[in-house]
Amino acid sequence: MVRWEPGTPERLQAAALELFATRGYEQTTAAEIAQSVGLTERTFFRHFADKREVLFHGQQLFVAGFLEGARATPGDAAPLEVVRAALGSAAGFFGDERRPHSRRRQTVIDANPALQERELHKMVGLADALRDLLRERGVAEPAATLAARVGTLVFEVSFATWIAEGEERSIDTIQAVVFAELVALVQ
Amino acid sequence: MVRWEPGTPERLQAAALELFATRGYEQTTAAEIAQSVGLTERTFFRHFADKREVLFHGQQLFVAGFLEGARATPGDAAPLEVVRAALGSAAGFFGDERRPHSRRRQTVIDANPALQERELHKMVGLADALRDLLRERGVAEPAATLAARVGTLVFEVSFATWIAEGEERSIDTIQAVVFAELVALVQ
DNA sequence: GTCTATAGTGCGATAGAC
DNA sequence: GTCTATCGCACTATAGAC
Repeated sequence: MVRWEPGTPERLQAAALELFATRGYEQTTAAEIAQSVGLTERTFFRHFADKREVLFHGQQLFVAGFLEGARATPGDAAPLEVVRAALGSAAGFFGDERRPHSRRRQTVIDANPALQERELHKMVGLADALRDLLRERGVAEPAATLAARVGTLVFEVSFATWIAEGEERSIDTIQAVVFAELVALVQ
Repeated sequence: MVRWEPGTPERLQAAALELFATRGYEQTTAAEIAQSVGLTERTFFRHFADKREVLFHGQQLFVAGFLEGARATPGDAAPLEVVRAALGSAAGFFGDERRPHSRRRQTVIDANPALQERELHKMVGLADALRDLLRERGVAEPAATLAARVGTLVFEVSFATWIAEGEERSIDTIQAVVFAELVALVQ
């Protein structure tokens, strides 16, 4: 018999999503989340800097994929090609088996402004990382920031479409459409 | 003799900016801000939904200008022309006399993640309003969302440039440059 | 205006893993 | 013995309810 179950953050996250979805984010206390997996409030805050963070644990894989895709392009690729590669790589993270979970999670986030703020901040953090990568490759400002933010914009819009009710296309397919729309728009 | 001074939110905002700038955001309590203008903590929270909001009071003028500029375009204007008009109109709000204050305020925001989150959320709220306006004019998705978000993106990048140390160009001029960079990027 | 719940922090104690 | 996850307790500030 082990004293501590492994994967504490993951268990807390699953419990939090379940409680937020049923009771609502504000109606759920950190202590309740912790109790539901046999831990104390203090332990919850040892794993997460604040209550919102519990829903964003595990996003490193997506972020890493996004940036890895960008890095995999030739050093002299045009900024928008780097962005396209990042998007393609990120799409690998959102396979169709993940769609139900993404929908459930997003429903919770969409119902609470505090969670939306955190999500936006994470997305801009990702854009900042991509911007830095572009800068290192010699892309000047404001092009580096613009390209990076356009990348996360296309992702955000595509992701929202992907989890929309009744949508069945892959996120890959949707991203291509959204990207094309953006190019058509800016003429 | 008046019972209370007028412009309570404005006085609270000025006091808050001063305290945040000197002591730091987290090291300043809502009670201290209120006290510094002779009010109680309870009064502070009567005027602002939360502590962060004190720094965003007064942005309605900017938002209204942004949307008014968009609305002033012909009903059949291309989405990007509507966006351009919104930007031009918003620029009227940021005259050069406002630059020192904007710099001071942004320094405070940049020093605190919680304030950055709120700022991003406000900007997306503005993009959502512009998106709705475009939709009413018959612009389909995802074009409406993309155009609106591109508008706030150009504004954000331009504003950051405008308040950069040593920068002296008007925000109008900077916006034109940033917009041109974006168009050049997306080819 | 007062009262209260919750978020979040700091620090020390505990106890299993190594 | 060290390391690390957890717990327990005291405490402050935010924010909402009454």
